[in-house]
Amino acid sequence: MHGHQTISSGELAAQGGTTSAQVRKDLSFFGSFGKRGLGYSVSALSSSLREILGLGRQWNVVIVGAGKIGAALAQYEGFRDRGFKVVGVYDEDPARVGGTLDGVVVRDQRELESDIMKLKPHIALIAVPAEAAQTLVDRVVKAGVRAILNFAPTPLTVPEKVTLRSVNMALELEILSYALVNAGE
Amino acid sequence: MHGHQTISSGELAAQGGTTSAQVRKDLSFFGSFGKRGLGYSVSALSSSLREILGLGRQWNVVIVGAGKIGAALAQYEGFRDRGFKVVGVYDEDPARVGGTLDGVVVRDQRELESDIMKLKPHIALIAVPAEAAQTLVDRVVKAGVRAILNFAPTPLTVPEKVTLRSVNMALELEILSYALVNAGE
DNA sequence: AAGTGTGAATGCGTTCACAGCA
DNA sequence: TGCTGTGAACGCATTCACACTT
Repeated sequence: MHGHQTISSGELAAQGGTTSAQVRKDLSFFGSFGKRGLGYSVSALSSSLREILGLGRQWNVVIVGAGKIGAALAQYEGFRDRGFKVVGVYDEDPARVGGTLDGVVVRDQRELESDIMKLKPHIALIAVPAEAAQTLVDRVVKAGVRAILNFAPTPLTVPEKVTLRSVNMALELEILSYALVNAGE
Repeated sequence: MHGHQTISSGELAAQGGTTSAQVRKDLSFFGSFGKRGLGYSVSALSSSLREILGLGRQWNVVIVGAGKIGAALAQYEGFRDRGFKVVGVYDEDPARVGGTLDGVVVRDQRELESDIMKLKPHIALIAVPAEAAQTLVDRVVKAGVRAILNFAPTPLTVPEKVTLRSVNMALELEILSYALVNAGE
């Protein structure tokens, strides 16, 4: 794998934990990058995908909520490595406002709208309790954010032009517990 | 909604952000709980579902990795509320071993196997760097854990009898960035 | 010979639509 | 009449299989 100029769909599949047919189908959705009998040029494929997925650019992110989850997100290195930069963290609790999380100062949630207008972040991460989530989503959407990643364990609604994805850790655990209960069948 | 003895699939759908047909189909998978023309008895449905999903019981959980994500998980109230109890947190870094996270002492990763044999946790949460994840999964599986929730951004393999689910936050952000790049089409 | 790209077959979850029961 | 429970239709993603290219 090291030093290969070229890589086959089968090798990519093994790395990604999927099948060769899947890899070819997925790539063909974006275009035709491979050579028959040979495989894909590693460098050409890599740069094409970076381009297509928008990973070349830097994406500015604001985190709403500086509790346990918000703090973990602010300090997660995986984001920075992939071009996601945390430009703001917000909380409503005065005890948290003014503190710093990995170099970013926690700001008052009342500044949210004006900061979003100014910083124009591309993505907002919602890390507040379930009850507060919809209200805050509405606020960041109204201020201009078009992409939201929700960590609150509640379904949210957004206008059609806004992209919303949700991560629900408690639900994942419940699915596991269901699998455990029904293991012997 | 408050004080209702009974609730229709349409009302449940609105709360859950889905459709009435979806709700009826999902519930019918487990059995037949509703009354035609009336809806579902809130209390009966609630207790049946708790039973079926295994939410009545307590599930013991170990967290492998006491870094940023492991710490956030250890302190996440959402788990305790739903019957998931953190019975152990493990790390290999001596600087972290012996510290406490929300009342649970961080133990040496070398104790992992013997503790699992003793505590018999139902679920393991993997919160270590991608490179170490597969090794640790293999270790907890070998020690007897049957359900794993993975937070490391890498595909993992487990034996068939083990249930594995993965949460990949960086991937979620990349999907959002792709949506943003292709917004105007 | 090796391995892509893609129509066709398959599987699965979601939506539709309605018969039947309270 | 109201709303469930469920077969049938549908849509979409995954898998198969093979003609075609280098």
